[in-house]
Amino acid sequence: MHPLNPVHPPSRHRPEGDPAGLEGTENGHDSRRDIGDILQQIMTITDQSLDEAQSKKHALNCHQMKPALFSVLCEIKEKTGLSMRNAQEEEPPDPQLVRLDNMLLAEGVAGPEKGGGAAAAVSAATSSGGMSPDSSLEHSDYKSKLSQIRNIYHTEMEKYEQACSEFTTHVMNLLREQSRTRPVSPREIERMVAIIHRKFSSIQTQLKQSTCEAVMILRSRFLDARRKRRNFSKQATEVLNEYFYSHLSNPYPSEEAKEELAKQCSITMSQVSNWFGNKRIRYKKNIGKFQEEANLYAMKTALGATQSEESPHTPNSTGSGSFSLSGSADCFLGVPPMDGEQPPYHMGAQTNGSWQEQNTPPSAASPGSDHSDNSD
DNA sequence: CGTTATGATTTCGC
DNA sequence: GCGAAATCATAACG
Repeated sequence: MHPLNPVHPPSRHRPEGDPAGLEGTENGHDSRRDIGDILQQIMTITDQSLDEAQSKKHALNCHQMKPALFSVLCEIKEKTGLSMRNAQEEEPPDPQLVRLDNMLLAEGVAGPEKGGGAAAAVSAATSSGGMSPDSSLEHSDYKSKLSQIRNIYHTEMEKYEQACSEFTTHVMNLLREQSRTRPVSPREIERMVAIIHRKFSSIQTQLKQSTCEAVMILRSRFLDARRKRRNFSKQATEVLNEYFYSHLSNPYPSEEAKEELAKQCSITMSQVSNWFGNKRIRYKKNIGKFQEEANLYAMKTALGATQSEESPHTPNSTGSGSFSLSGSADCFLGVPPMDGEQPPYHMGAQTNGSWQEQNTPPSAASPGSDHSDNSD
């Protein structure tokens, strides 16, 4: 059974009645010779026939010195291996990767699903208010593309994750298996696993990289408002103009007013601010050019706000009453010179408010002041 | 295709 | 940070 277990069956080697004292020294010699034996057997194992080697191997495996030898061999291997490759033992958290992660998270690609909520919100906004069809369309388009990217990203990520764990367990089993026949320390297995993980995570980094790129491209295609400027919807401009001309004396909407306007026009508050900034400056720059629409909106608000206009002739249609309006508008359009402001409708005292500092419209279209006529 | 209209951005003063 | 003014860049128009 144990052909090479000389330590165990001492009964054969030693006389039964040997005194204990002798046995101690004898034992030391014995062990040394045993180890020599074992090594000899290990060295010659390759020369033997397969069957013989197999049985020897098994015997060696069961030998009581085996764990010690194993650990020594592991140690030696560790030492020689250490010099070879312990260069990148600890990797710092790659800043590049962190950046990618953050961006994906911020873009909603990596984070939890939120497509449903956003979609619901959008549809609600569309149905409730008159969201401009362009922007909503564009937005949903962007959203669907983004969720497409996210899906791909997630499935790929999952695939990698699964492959990685599969491969890891496979390698671990293999190494554990082999650790019975060759010096593979648990630490080495650990390191192997770490290497595998590193490889896989580098693949994942690539995935993240390309996902980021895709999102960036999508973003620049859809959300770069400056490059692809869209005009506001007719209705939105209507609302904004109504507010502007009905507050001509002080066209500076408060925060709340901006919010309300933004909601009504389905645009952002900063867009409202932009619009008013542009409007103010452009109106002031050339009042004449805006006279027509000023009249238009003034009339509109007048009609909309209250019917109790004391003038009996204009309250209903644009028919009869509009003659003066259209006539004057024509005048303004056709003949730019027409002295600064000529409000045919001096409705709300807005005409010459304080905000434009009554400075003369810089010569652009206001001239003609030399004409002394035009009194009424 | 040139011009105008218009939304956004930049610059600057407060 | 807000607004005026200048400027940019594109959409809309003839």
